[in-house]
Amino acid sequence: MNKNRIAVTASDVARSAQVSRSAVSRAFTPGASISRERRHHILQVANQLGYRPNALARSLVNSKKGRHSGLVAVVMGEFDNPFQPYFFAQLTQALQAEGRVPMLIMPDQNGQLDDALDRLIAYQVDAAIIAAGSLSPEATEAFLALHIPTVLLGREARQTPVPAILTDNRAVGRLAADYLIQQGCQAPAYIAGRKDGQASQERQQGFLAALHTAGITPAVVLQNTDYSHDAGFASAQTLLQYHPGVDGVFCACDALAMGALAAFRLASIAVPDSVRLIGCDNVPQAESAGVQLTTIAQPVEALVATALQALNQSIRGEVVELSQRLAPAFVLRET
Amino acid sequence: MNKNRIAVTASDVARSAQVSRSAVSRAFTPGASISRERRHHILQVANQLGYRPNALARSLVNSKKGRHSGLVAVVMGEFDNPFQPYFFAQLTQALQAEGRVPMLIMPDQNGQLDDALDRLIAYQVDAAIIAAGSLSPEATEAFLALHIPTVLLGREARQTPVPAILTDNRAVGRLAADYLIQQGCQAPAYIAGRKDGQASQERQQGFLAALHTAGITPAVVLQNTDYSHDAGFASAQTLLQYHPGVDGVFCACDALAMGALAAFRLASIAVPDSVRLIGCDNVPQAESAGVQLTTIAQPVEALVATALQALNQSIRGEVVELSQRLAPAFVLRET
DNA sequence: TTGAAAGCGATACCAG
DNA sequence: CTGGTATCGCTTTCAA
Repeated sequence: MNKNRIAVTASDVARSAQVSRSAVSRAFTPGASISRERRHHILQVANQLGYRPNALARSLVNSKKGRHSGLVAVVMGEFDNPFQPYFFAQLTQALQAEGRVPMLIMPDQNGQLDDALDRLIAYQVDAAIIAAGSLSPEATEAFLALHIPTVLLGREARQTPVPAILTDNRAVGRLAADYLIQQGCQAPAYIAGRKDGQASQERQQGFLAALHTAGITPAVVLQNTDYSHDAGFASAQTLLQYHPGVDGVFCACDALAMGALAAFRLASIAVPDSVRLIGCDNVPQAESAGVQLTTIAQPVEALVATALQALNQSIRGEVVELSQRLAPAFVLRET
Repeated sequence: MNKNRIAVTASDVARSAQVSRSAVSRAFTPGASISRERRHHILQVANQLGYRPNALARSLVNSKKGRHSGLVAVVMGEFDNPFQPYFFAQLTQALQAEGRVPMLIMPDQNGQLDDALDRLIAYQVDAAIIAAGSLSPEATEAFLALHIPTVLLGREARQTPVPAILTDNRAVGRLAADYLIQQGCQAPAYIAGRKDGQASQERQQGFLAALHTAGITPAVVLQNTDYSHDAGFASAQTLLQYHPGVDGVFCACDALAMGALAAFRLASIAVPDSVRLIGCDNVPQAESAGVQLTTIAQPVEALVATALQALNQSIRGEVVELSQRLAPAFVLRET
C-alpha cells in the first residue's frame, strides 16, 4: 500500500484559487502586499487542500540571502543523570514555543561527533546549542570552526570565544557552605564529580572558599569518576568508614547526593540529624517522598531563556556577552 | 561581527575542480557514472573547500520523485519517568547510526500537537516515531491522517491501523507472578500506574491471570494517577497500613517500585526478606548500589531495532506487521 | 563517461 | 496590489 504522499504545492493552490503563485506566497508572508480578501480566499483554499509551504524549499531560497531554516541543532551527550533529561525537556519545549525545530545530535561514547558534523552543515541549521559536557574539547573546537552561531550551555569553551550560559557554580558552593555552617557543621565534606568537570570544580572552589572565610576546615574532598548515584553511594560509605567525624556533606549534584543518602540510610545514619546533606541541581526526584533532598537549584528556566536569547542574538549577528553566570537558589527540604 | 556564513556550493567545487556541476553531484552519488579518478579528484577538492551537499536542496529535488529527506520526527512526551530518557537516548543513537536526523516533537501538557503537526509537513519528514504515551487519541489520529509513515512505540492506535512495537506486557505480568509464586508469596499485591495506561493494564492482566492459574488470590490492586516514585511511595504506605499481610509486590514500572522500596525502608520493612518487590522496565537506576531492584526488563535494544526496521519498511512502502510484541526478561537482583 | 539544461517549491524583484 | 521571472543548490534526464 503505497500511500499517496504527493505534497500539495503553491501552484496547486494558485490554480485552484485562480491566482498566481506569487499571490499564494504573499498570502503566507506576514505583511506582504496583498489585499485582505485575496489573502483570505487563498488561505481558505489552501486550508481545504491541506497546503503547507515547504520549509525546505523556503529555506533554500533564503539560504544565500541570510534567512533561516528554523532548524536548531541540540548537542546533548548523556541522559543518565536525571538533571539532563529534565533540562533537555525544558529546552526543547522552549525551542518549540519559538517555532524552531530541534535536531538532536548525540556525540558517541568517546565524545566525538563524527559525521554528525556533516549533517549539521548539510541541513543548514540556523544555530546550535551545545549542552553536552561529554563532548571532547577537540570535537568542540571542530564544531566551533564551522562558524555556526552557537551557544554553550553549562560549560565553556577552552580556546574559542563562544557565548556560554552557566549557573554561577561558585555561588552554588557558597550557598551550600552557608547552609552547613548555619547548621553548625564543624567537619564538612565535599563529594565531587569528575575531576575534569568544570561544574564540580567550581562548586568545590566556592564551597571551600566560603568555609575558609568562616574559619572552618573541611574534613575531606572525595573525587569521583562520574556524577552517578553509585559514586555518591560509594563516597558516603568511604566517609562512614574513614571519616566518621564528618557532620555535613555537600555533593556536586543531586544524583551523587541521592546515592549518599541511600548509603547513610543503609547504615542507619539519620539525615539531617546525624549528618547534614545538601546536593545541587534540584532535579524533580529531589522532591520525591522519602527523599526530600535539600539542594541548590540550578535556575533552569532562566538558563533556557537566556540561552535562547543569546542564540537569537547570535543568529541575528549581534554581539553576545561571552559568559553569563546565573544565580542559583537554595532549596530547603526537611520532612 | 557577522560571521561569513556563505556556504560552499557544488558550483564552487565545480569551478575549483574544473568540472561541471553534474560531475560534482555524481561524485557524491554512490553508484553514479563517473570515473574513479574524477570522483577522487572532486571529492578531494570538495573536502578542501569544506563542501557538503545541501540536504535541503537535495531533498527538494527528490521530493516529488519519492526520495527522502533523512528527517525523522520523534514524538516524545515526557522525560520524568527514568525509563523515557533511557529509551529516548537509545532510539536517538540508533537513528543517528542509520544516518537519519531526529527532529524532536513534544506534545503540550494536554497531549496536543498544535502547530508541531504543521512543522512535520513543512519539513517533509520521511517518517515519524510516536513514543509519547501522553499524546491524546485525537492528536494521534490527526497525526496519522497525515499519512506519513509512522511507527508507534510502546502503545497502539485505537482506530487507525498503524504498526506498533511493544513489549509483551502480559508476559511481563506473568514473569512477575512467577517470581512471587516461586518465592512462596501467598498474598501478592499489584501497584498499578494510570488507570488508562495500556501498559499498566496489560501487565495487571498477565499478573492476575498467572496468579489465578496458580490458585493464588491477590491481596489487592492499587490504582494510581501516574507512574511516579511518589505514587509508588504512597501506595506502599497504603499497603503497610491497610494490607499488612501482603508479602509480595509487583509494580507497573521501576519508578513506582523504587518509590515503594523507599517507603518500605522508611518503615524498616526488609526487602526482600519481609516482602518481595519486583518492578518493570529495568531502568539503569534499578541497578544502583543500595537499590538493586529485581525487575522485568523491557527489551530496549530489540524494541529500537524492530521499530527502525518497521520504519524503514514503511518508508519503502512495504507492508508492515501491525502489532509486534517483544519478549521481556526477568532480572534478579539481590544484595 | 561527460556537460548542458530542465526542473523541485518557494520567494523576491520587477514592471505594470 | 498584482503577475511574470530569475534564483536558491542540487539531481537527473538528454545528447554528445
